[in-house]
Amino acid sequence: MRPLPRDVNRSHRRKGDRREAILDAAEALFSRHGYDGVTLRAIARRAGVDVALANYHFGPKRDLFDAVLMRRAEILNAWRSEALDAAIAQAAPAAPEIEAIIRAYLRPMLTGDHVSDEGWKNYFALIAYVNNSPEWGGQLMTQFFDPLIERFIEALRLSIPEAEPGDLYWAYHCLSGALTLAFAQTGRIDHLSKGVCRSDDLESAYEHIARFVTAGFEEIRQKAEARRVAS
Amino acid sequence: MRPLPRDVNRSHRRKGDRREAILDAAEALFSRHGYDGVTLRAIARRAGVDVALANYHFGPKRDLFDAVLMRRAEILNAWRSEALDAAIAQAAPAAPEIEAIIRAYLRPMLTGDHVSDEGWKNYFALIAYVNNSPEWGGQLMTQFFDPLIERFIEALRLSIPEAEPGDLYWAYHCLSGALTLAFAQTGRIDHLSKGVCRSDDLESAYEHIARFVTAGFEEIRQKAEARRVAS
DNA sequence: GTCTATACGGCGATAGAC
DNA sequence: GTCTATCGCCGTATAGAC
Repeated sequence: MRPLPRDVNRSHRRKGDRREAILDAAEALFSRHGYDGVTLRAIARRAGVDVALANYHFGPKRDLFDAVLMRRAEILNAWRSEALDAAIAQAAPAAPEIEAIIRAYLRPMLTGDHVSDEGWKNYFALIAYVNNSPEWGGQLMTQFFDPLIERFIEALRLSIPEAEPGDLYWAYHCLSGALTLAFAQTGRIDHLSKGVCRSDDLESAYEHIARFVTAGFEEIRQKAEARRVAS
Repeated sequence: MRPLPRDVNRSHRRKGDRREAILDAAEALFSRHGYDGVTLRAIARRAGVDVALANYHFGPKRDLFDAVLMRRAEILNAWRSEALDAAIAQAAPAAPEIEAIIRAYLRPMLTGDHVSDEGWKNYFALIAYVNNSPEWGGQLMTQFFDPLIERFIEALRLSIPEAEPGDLYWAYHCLSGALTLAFAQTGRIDHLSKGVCRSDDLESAYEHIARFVTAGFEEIRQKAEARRVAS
């Protein structure tokens, strides 16, 4: 029996497939164990490729990490940007409600078909890791996401014009912390609530975080309004 | 010149000093680089002791990590427990205001003499790391802190009796995420706000987080109240 | 260009001698 | 309590197959 020609053996693999497989494996492992908790060998094993292939495609480990982060960043930013545009268009010519802006920010990450996609779930968990990393949180989040965040904060500023300078940034900080903790999927809320809440119920997380955070921003608006009236 | 007797040479070291030095060094490094980002050699080097001493005192690396976490947990829990007791006593026989409970939770971590202490700063950053770790967040936070957290949630439930079952847990989740992101000290808010806000200004973080989070819990109370009236 | 096999220098945690 | 030795795995470079 003659062996099948190589191209038939591998015809189910499209070009670039193994490159993607490495990114998928790296995404899953980095999101769970952090940068230092993952070896290139573990990534290669999971991707079903040789160790050296990761190095061939991406260079050193750190560059692979960046590549993982970059891969979905533009897609996510585009989703959010569109959601913000839609909220602004819907309210025009007035400024959108605070809640509409908050939901435009949260919805692309917490609802939709992709939340059940393993790759996206891992990616969001990776963002949670990076956001809370003292080493990289400042630099990487700024690099990949801040231009968009600034758009959101500007939109909020139009709805809360009298807010004090730092208020909106600290409020965004609270939003960011709550959101990324949800993505970390630690299972803690499951224990704490004795099963009433589930870490993996992102639909539920979406509603609760959206309401909680909206209330926080509304409070800033009311305080600012009260100051304006008093003066 | 005769050498000084050994006990004079070392008299400035109390017994257990090197043990504490190892814990201090581990605390500082783990909080910044995570569990896997730190080697026992780096810890030993920073503590000025031999590599093997850490193993002698604490056993394997993982047990040292637990020891670091445990060392200050009881002190912190006691502070918070006292702050909660004081808030309850002050409001008695009524239930305390939501804001008083929130501030009792936040104040021991964000204000006071110890916030300028390097050791405590590192410890809080370590808690931030653990809280957001998918591997350990659920198990370790539950183990070290949940009994106290349950006291706070019960206190909040007395002030918000009609809250739906999951509401208070998700609200606490938001509080926890915002607080721990502040402790991670990533410097991101500094970039984002172009210097208006500073990651290391915990006094400012305390005020902003306290107000934001109080508003979130108040919103739950108002919603629950509205439901009660409607029925 | 894509991929594998292999090799290398270095550093990791920890056990056992002292 | 301290020092040393051990053994394994680390990231990466390279040579060459397809």
